[in-house]
This record gives sequence, structure tokens and C-alpha cells, in this order.
Amino acid sequence: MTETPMRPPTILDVAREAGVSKSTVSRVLDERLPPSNSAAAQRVREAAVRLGYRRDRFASALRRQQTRTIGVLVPRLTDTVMAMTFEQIATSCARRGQFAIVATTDDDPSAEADAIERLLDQRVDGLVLTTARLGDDTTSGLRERGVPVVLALRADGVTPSATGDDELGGYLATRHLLDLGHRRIALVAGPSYASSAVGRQAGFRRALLEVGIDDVDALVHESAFSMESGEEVAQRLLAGPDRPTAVFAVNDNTAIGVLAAAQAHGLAVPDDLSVVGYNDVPVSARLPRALTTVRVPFDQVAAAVVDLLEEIRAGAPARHVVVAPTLIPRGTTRRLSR
Amino acid sequence: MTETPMRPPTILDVAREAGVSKSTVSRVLDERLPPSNSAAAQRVREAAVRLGYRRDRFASALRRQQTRTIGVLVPRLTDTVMAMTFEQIATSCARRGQFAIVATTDDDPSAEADAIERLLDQRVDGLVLTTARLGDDTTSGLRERGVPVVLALRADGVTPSATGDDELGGYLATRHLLDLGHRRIALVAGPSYASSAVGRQAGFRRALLEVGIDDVDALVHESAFSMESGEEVAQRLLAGPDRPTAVFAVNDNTAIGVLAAAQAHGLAVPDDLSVVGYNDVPVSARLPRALTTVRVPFDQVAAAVVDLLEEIRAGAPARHVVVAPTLIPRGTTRRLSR
DNA sequence: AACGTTCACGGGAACGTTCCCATCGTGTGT
DNA sequence: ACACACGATGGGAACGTTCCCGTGAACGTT
Repeated sequence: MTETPMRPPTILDVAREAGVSKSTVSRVLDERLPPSNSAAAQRVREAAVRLGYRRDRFASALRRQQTRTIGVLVPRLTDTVMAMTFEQIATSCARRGQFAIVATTDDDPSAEADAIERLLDQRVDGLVLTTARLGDDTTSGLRERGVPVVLALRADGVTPSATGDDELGGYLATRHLLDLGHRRIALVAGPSYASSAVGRQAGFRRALLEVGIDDVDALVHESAFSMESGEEVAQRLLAGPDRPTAVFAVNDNTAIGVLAAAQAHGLAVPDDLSVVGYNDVPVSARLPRALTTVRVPFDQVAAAVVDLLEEIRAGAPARHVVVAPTLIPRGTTRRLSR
Repeated sequence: MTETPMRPPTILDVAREAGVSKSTVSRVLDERLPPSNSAAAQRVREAAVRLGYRRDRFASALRRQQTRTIGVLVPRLTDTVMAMTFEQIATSCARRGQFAIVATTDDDPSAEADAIERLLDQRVDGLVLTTARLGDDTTSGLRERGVPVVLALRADGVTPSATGDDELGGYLATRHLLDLGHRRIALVAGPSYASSAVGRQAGFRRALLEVGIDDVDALVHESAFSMESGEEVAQRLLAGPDRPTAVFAVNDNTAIGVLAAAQAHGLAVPDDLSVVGYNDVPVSARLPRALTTVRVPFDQVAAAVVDLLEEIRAGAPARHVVVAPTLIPRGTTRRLSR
């Protein structure tokens, strides 16, 4: 009946219960030390579970000067790619006894600066950025402040990073369309500040060059990463002369925008137009016409990111992890009928 | 050149700089006290900004026994509704000087228990659950442990909660279809353990009763919340005799599944079948045929949730906040042609 | 002028953990 | 049997903050 708030047990309670000193408890329960099997250690472990002891991570962080928490910066979580990436990072962290927290930037530089400060206020052990822009100095500023930083999904060539092989993915997507007989293939290219978009474009160009198409510039159309942008670019694209028979979009979002534009132009997909996306977000498989796309193993990216952060905190040199994507052929691509 | 790690300034540095004691600095910088304008307070504030002082929230939490952090539990962040809700909660928290952390359950009870423990390990001041199931005892267990809990998007009638008015939303959606002349309207109802689904069904039934349709049971088809489930249910629904001319789906995901099934049956939307979803997730407006749906003001839900948590921590009685949704008519509904 | 009240301030203990260091017991080699 | 090393253990300081409490100054009241 009495609402006893009853404080959670501390290390001292465990020490008393096990008949040892708090120092011994601390040592036995220190996950970084090799586990001891002495009689005292056994008793400590038993006492800890018996009392339901959990270490107070605030006291621990205060003393250790590390929080076992990493901060993840994403433009927005409503972007499924970002949600998947963060979920996987959180899972990787959990496996290693760490914790991941997230903040959003909404693609706004000042909101990004705010978000970074909020994460640093949480005294994170390191930062994962998915928002890196080529030619941006955010990461160098953080490095100067001594904050361990790793990039995910995008790279800048300097900061340690874990990315998909965008060049390969772009190549695979384009090759797929070429193999189906397409030759007039447009690229909805994404923004030039993102290394991912740049990489996919490089793969696109390599594939076209392989079949002897070298006048590629006219096929490349810069865009943002959003559905809106994909639709808008495709509107122009499909209206022009020499309408392409296939489109490779920088990601599934823009691909969905392209599909909307095709619909608006009365073009049937894939009969009149083939479309390939990128990332294989869950909705892509469930569209009225399932989207052909490129799958990126986000779990591997996430695992690498957490590893890298630990590495550089240990003083290791920058390393760039690149994981291979796979083409997932589905309903929006078809052999060119002539 | 020398990589000076240089510890961040502490309250003692500020005290020295301002020529006062650490106690005074602590008091001046305590955001809960009425701000003082004494000369000493001025000097402290200046010194704090001059040194770039930021309070160490771990030391602070250790002493105060509260972290100004709340934990949010969601099934998955790749569900855009959950991503939106969490983003809004995080924003509300930031406005109040708090911080929101998230963990996912993947709809698995044991993963849910894990996730709750992980959040509690972070010593959160309270928990927001979006995963409440009718007849589940997770919340009562937490209450007994003295953990402040608030429900978001779903209610259980007991725990404080902030939800959309699902009954009203269900009514609006159904009313819209009725006004367009539809009478054979199927409901892809969602799962019976979720109060949101139950509420929307209640609104559905009220609207139908208003026009004298009282044999409603045959129109109601239980489902999950996923696209897969929507497609599967609609497959059966559209194959049967007395095919409905309209479908109200419990959320946008299932509505997208319904669209896929309609496509598979060769039914044109909205010419042969009208479809209404729920939540207005971003993709809905961008589908080849933009989805008619019901918009929920997630920002208000999020703000209420943070308020409620503060209230009940202050000992206030449980309160249930309900915010009104709006119908967004778009391209997937049309007057019934006869 | 003496008194009580209010207020700003500072000293120091406390929050729960980690870690340095000293101590002690055990085993090893000679 | 003795010196020595080594591993396990405990005492206590430290991490940076908050908060209790004591002190003294300023002010108003009689």
C-alpha cells in the first residue's frame, strides 16, 4: 500500500551483500577487464543479480569521462533511408553495450549546428554524420574540437567513413537498363554536394562508356533527394524531345517522383518507360508496380560505423569502409520493345 | 600544432573567473530558480559565456537524480508515422530544455521488454509508449516500479495519453465516402488490440448507422498495420461477391497495400474503387494517384505528451488529451458513378 | 539603538562510480 | 628458511554538480 519509492541498489549494497569492498565490486563488474572467476567474483555477481543492481551510467560517465553513447546526425527520420540507418546503428550499439541517440537537421545548416551542440551536450563519445557535404567544413571544425567523427552513407575522402559502393551501384543499375536494350537512359542525378550522388553518377557514366555512349552530359539532370524533386525533374525530362526510354534515379524517393511524373504524362511503366531507384526502402517493393532498385546493406554500414568510431577513439588512422550493393530487379524495368 | 585535449571548463573555472564561489555559480545558472540580477549573477553569466561553459549533465544528473531526458518507445522508425511522432517529440523536448531518446520494439514483446530496460538504464525521467496494446500489462508493471508513463497515439483508458480523435477521424473518412454516394464500403480495420484501430472502426460504424446501414459486421475486415496486410486483406475483399465500391483503410500503409491489390485485380482507382487512408504520411501525397487520407496533428500530440509527462511527475492525476484530425480529400476518392 | 527578518553568499558534504595506491597473503626460486 | 614477486583486496580521493546549512550584511520595525 505504501508507495515506497525505494532507491535502486548501489554498488555499496552489492558490496555489503557479497561481503566485499566496493572496489572489488567495481572491478568484478567492469566489462573492460578480463572476467575473474575468484570466489569473491562469483559472490559479487550473484549478489548483483539478487539485488537487481544496475550500474548508474551517470555516476560511471562522470568518473570514466566516457558515456558509451554515440550521437547520430540525420537530416530527417521520415526519410526511410535515414530511419533504417539509425535503427541499424542503434542495434549495433546495443550489441556492444553502447547506446545511440539521434538529432535531426532538416538539411538546414543552422539547425545542424544546433543539433550538433545538443548531441555534444549529451557528452557523446563520438558523432556519426549522414549529412556530410562535399566542401563543407563542419567535420574539420569538430575534429579540431577533438570530437571523434565518422561519416555514414556519404564520404569526404578525409574523415573516416562507411558507405555503400555508390559507383558500383550506379554501374549495376545502368548496366541492367543497358542489358534490357535501353540506350536513351536519363539520370536523375541528385545533388552534387553529396558524395553518394556523385558516385552513382560515376557508375552511370562508366556503364554508358562501356557500350560506347560518350555524350553523357545531356542525359544527366541534377536534382535533390526528394520525391518532389524527382517529379519536377522528370516532368521536364519526359516533356522534352528525344524522350528517354529509361530513367535511373539517384534514390527511391526521386524514383517515386519519376513514376508520378510518368503517370501525369500518360506513360505506362514499364511499357513506355523503365525506372530504377536506389536503396530499396520498404515502400518500393509495395508500390502498385514494385520498383526495380539497388539494395544497400545498411546493417553492414551501421556496424562499420560503430567499429570505426571505436578505432579512431583508440587513435587508429582514418579508414574508409565500402560495402557492395545488389541490384533488385522488379516490376518497373522491362526489355525495350522496338 | 600540439593536440591539446583541454578539458572543458567546469563550474569551478567559472567561479574563479567571476570571483565568486561555485555555489553561487550553481545557483545563478540553475534554470529552475528565478533569475537573479545581482552584480555577482551578471559576472557569473558573463564568465560562463566567456569560457564557453556548459554544464556537465552527468554530474548534474547524478546529484539531481533527474536527467531531463525522456525515453520514447516505438515499434519501428521506418514506419513514417512513428518517425514523425518521434521527431515532433524530440522537438518539443528541445524547446523545453529536455532531450528525447528512442528505442524500437519491432512489435516483439520480448524486444519491447529489452528496449524498456535499455531506456531505463539511461535513467530517463519518463517513458512515452506508442506500443500500448489493449489488455496488456506493460504499463501497469512500469507504474508499479514508479516509472512515469504516458501513451502516445494509443490509449488504454487508464494511463495518461495523447491521441488523435480516432473515432472522429474514422467518421470523417467514412462520411466522405458516403457523401460521394458510396454505400458498399469496406473497412480494413487494423488489429483489435490497438485503441486507434478500434476508435476508427467506431467512427466508421457511426457514419454508416447515420445513413441507416446497420449490417456492418460483414464490411469490417481485421488486419495488421502493414502494407503487406492491407494488400492481403484487399486481395480477398476484391475477389469476393458484392465487391465494395470503396475502402477505408486503418492507415496509409494498409491503404497502399489496398492500392496494390486493386492494381492486381485490374481495378482503376478511383474509377472502379475509392480508397481512403489515415495519417497523411509524406509519401501519400506523392503516390502516382495522391491518396485521400486523414491528417493527424502529430505536433500537438507530441507537445501534449511532454506536458503530460511533466504533469504526472509533479503528481497530477491522469489526463487524456485528444486532438482533432482533418480529412484531406485527394485523388483516390470519386463520386460513385451509377 | 536594539532587535528580528530577509537575503546573498560560501564551505563542505553528498550523489555513485572509478581508479590509484598501499597492504596482505600466497607462491616461487634459491 | 628467506627474499622476492605477484595477484587479489580495500581505503580513500576524485569526477562535476547540487544543496544543506551557517555566516554576515542590509534592511525595517519598535
